[in-house]
Amino acid sequence: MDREAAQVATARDDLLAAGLAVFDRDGFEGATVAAIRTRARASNGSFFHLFGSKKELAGTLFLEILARYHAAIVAAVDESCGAREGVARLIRAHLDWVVNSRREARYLFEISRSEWTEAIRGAQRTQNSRLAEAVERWRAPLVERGELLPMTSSVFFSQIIGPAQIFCRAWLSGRDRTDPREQAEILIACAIRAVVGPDAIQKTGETA
Amino acid sequence: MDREAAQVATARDDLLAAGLAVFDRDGFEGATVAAIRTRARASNGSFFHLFGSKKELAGTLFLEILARYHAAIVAAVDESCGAREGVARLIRAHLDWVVNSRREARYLFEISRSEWTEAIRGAQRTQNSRLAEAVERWRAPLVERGELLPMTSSVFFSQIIGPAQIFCRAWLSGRDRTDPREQAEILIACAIRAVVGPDAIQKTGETA
DNA sequence: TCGTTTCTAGAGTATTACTCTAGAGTAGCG
DNA sequence: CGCTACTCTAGAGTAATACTCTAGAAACGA
Repeated sequence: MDREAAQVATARDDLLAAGLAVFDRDGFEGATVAAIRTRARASNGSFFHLFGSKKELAGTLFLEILARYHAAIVAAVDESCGAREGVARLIRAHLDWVVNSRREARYLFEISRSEWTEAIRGAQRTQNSRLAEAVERWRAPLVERGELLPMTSSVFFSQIIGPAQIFCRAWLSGRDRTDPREQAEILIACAIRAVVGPDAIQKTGETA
Repeated sequence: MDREAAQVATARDDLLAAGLAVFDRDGFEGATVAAIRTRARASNGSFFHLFGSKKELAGTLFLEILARYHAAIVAAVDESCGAREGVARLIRAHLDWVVNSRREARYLFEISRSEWTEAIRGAQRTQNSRLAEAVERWRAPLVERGELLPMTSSVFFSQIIGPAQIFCRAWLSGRDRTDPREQAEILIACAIRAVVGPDAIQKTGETA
């Protein structure tokens, strides 16, 4: 049973890995299930037995990669981080993950489409709120203490991720070749001004 | 010649409009050229004469819509705008355009893909830099005067558009149903802290 | 009226996502 | 070992669809 399950898991995982590789190379519509099958050495029957369709494989892959991304972000902050430190770490975590997991990031932010994510919308929402909760455990006390300005969780995220994402998307699409991490310092500085309270700012105000 | 050109133009435009409608309804891969043709009442031959492929139509449409979007943004600021005023107008212009031109925005930000934008990468870059130039004409003097903090044009854009775009994308994809314009005030407040210099801030500092 | 060019028409083709039927491997149970 | 039930593998077959091809209509200049 274990061995069988393991075999099933690897067949599945092989297909998922192959899917990621082929999607990255050819895009979603350019990727043929034949190419994915071949790369994973799986038969047509196996493919459609394990995944009902190309979209279903894509959706599964999406959730898996989203989980890895969230894990990377969550790992960036812990209760001991101050406001400025935490903001800096979140932004660096995002930039680092995108650059170091280029294929995965490209898949999440460029290739995946809301149309075929609809089927897994629920799971996605669950994962999103789990991420939000985790970050809130770090953020809420700081808001209490006035070190972070009060705003909703989603607005906070938009301030941290939004600007960085502009550079990440440009880089992922090939529109811009410069490493988005080069913007880390300026992005952090801006984000700190945007979300960190005056109290915390006074503590270690900008020095030239 | 004029009349002929006009007819060609309408056939072309009919197909582009039909393409936008069908792409919005079915997504890029869900959209069949048969559906687009039918809607535009054009024959198969006409379609492939006017556009070499489905992707080429998509690319043309992309550039056209990008131009409209840029026009809306450029129109938001003029030389008379102060720092805070200009930042607020840019953000509102973006949010308004996305909500009022939902289909077009969905196309630009959700449906279009870098893979088939590659063919028109050059034109896209040209348009982007034209937008950047236009906004720089407003921004540069304010940076000179210290009303806006010094940063590259692209970082400035990332601060203005990035956070708003998080909400716009969530709304466009249907992930979030709340109107992104509801976030306008808080987004503007954050952006002002991020990019407006202390001089300008003192002038009309935050009041509760 | 003729020649040239541009556009329209729609039948034909190749590709590809997906279906279907058959059978191999494995576990449980006596 | 044999029987049953089940999961997974195999690959031939099918329907859909992006695109090609050949022929002709329309516009236009001479």
